[in-house]
Parts: sequence; C-alpha cells; structure tokens
Amino acid sequence: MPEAIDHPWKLSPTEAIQLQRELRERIILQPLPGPIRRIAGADISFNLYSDVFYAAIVVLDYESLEVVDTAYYTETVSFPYIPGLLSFREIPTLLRAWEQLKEKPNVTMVDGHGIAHPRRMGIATHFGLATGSPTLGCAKKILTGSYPTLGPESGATSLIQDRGEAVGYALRSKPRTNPLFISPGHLLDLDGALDIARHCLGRYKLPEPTRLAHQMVNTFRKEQQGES
DNA sequence: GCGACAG
DNA sequence: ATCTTGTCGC
Repeated sequence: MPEAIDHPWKLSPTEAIQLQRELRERIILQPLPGPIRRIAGADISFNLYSDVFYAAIVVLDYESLEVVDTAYYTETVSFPYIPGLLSFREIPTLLRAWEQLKEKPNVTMVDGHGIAHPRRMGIATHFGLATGSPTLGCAKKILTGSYPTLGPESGATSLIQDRGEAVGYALRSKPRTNPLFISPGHLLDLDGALDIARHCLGRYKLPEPTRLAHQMVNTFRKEQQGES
C-alpha cells in the first residue's frame, strides 16, 4: 500500500525546488491496481489580490459521473504563485478538504499538471505523493515540453514530450477548442491518465471532475463571503 | 542573455 | 486565478 509522504510546506522557493528534486525519486507510474469506482475533482478558488483560499474536492461515481460527496475548506495562505511551485501554494488547503472525505476516491483529477512539469513534480503529482493515492493532472495551458499540432476534431490527441521524455497528452475535448493537457500524477501511467480524462468528458470542454470542482468551489467562496 | 512561465 | 452578457463565428 502506497504511503502518504509528509513534509513541511512553509519553505523558501529554493528549498521547495530542492524538495521537488528529492520527491521526484518517489513518483510511481504504473497502471491502477483495480477498477475505478469513485473519482474526485480538486480545485482552488480565491479573489484576485487576496490570499484567502477556498478548496473543494468533489467525489463522483465513475460510471454515472454523479456527485456522491463534497468537502470544503478555507484558510489564508502565504506561499506566492511561482510557475513550477504551484503545489506549495495550493496543496495545504486541498489536504484539509481531503481529510474530511468520508471515503477516499480511487483516483483524483487535479487542476494543473502531473509529471508534465520541468522537474516532473506538478501539483497533481505532489498531491498524489502527499495523500499516497492515484492522481492525474488536467491543465488548460502547457507548462513545459511540446506536442505536434492536433487534428481539429473532438478526441484528437498528441504526445507531449519534454527533453526526450513522454510526459503527457494534449487532448482536444471539443471540436475547434484549445486542447487540454493531461498527465499522470502518481500511481497511474500515461495511457491510464488519458483513458480516465476521456471517460470523464461530457457536454463541456472540461472533464466532469474538474468542471464540477471548479463550479462548486466558486459557489462555496461566494457563500462564505456573504456571511459575517 | 532572452523569452516562457500550470493556477 | 478573478471580474462579466451578449455576441460573433465555426
């Protein structure tokens, strides 16, 4: 059974990068151990220029994609946004929501990249290591690497490569829309991540776990703001 | 040195 | 990431 990795989160950017280089050695890319019964979506929301964060994790039944559980948390954060170090800013709040879930999902889709990261330590990978659970990343913009031009049709894919390594897939989820960037986080492999992302597509550009987490965390933020 | 740069 | 309705185009 994979173990959750615990470590300090209040680090300097230099220390954070060093920690990423160490944690990288612990990433496991392999097929899921069994069938997926539940999938979660995780997302963060905040007001522009504010350091008050809101987190939501929504759990869906994998077959019906219906919501079966949700968890929220809000707190003030201090780590700044630095490309490549996103996990140090967003994961602590997500973990507080994660703790509240009655039943942990078989896999979690995180907003951002998994191994499609300069040091292979995107937020989805880091969240997988921190929880000891399978994860994948679903990002709207590429961070590192390159990919061949995709066909215009829905479902078109192309491999993202970074310095000679395959790190994810560009996926056009809807016709003539910009592609999404799918990469395994931890305890999942490249093709498994793509299969899961495709399975979760409905009538919208974003896969349901990510789309619903985004929608629900924004509702939560506005509710919280409206009370004293 | 220059440009790029998840959320 | 967030502020925001309708509107143009494939």
